[in-house]
Amino acid sequence: MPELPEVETVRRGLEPALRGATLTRVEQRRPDLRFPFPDGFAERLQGATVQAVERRAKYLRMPLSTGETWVTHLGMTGRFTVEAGANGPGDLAPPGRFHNRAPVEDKHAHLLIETDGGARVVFFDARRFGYMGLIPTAELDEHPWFAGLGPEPLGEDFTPAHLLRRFAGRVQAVKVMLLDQRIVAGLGNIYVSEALHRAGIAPDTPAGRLTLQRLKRLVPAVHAVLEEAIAAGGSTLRDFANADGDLGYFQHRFRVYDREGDPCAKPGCRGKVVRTVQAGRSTYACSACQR
DNA sequence: CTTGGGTCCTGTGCGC
DNA sequence: TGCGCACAGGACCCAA
Repeated sequence: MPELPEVETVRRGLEPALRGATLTRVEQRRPDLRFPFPDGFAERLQGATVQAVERRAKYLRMPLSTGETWVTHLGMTGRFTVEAGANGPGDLAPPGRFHNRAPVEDKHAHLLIETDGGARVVFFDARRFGYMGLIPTAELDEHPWFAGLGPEPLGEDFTPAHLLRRFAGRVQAVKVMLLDQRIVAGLGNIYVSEALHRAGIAPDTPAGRLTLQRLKRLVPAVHAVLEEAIAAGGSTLRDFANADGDLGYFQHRFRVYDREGDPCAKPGCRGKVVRTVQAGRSTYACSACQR
């Protein structure tokens, strides 16, 4: 799926079209994604005004004027596109349909929305691992999707001391632990491999054996890779595009992910990238400089 | 409690 | 070209 940098890129793409906008028309084309849509989902969105476009971990959260928050998880292949309104605010579609636009024929277009600003926003998801919900805003952080999440990796609570405490006594591999959203919320398979490479830590190291000193290298490595990826507009994998339909380009800067057999990118290192499998997922690491 | 494995779903790319 | 299989960014659930 889109990991944190991709979700953040989508958030930034949606924000101009949706923040402050009223959803004038909502077309829901199937009853479910990964889970059923909430009862009356389209009706509860229609007419609401989006107060903000936020991200928590890999979730998009849009608090509405109705007191509910529209939550979206992109799963593996979820994607939004935004077509800006041609005529600016007030460019309203006639009741019951989208005006001035080609119909969306794509069989994976599951939700279509038009705003009072004339924008059309479409959600696609081929694999339907994504999901959406409507949660009372006042109870958002107590909802099961959010209650157990660890700190944001770019937030002030994500510290070497936090990792030391959460890793204490655990023999699970550090790579697997970093994918656990309860430890830190937003990393996925790509950026965990990239961060461990930058930190010089072998992915199969038992998490509890990492010293504070080594964790003091890991935290800045996570920061750096996420910040660079966000600045690059995320990574374009098979199915990801940002909300404008443009392609991120951070994938060209992967140092280990999907680079099995390549020489290590670290200057002076003579190792090569090896692929292993941990917890059923591919891990990429340098054979020489990650210990 | 931790850990490993299976599961949801579809598309793509590879080897034969 | 065509076919079958492995694999793909996530996260939940269950059994041991």
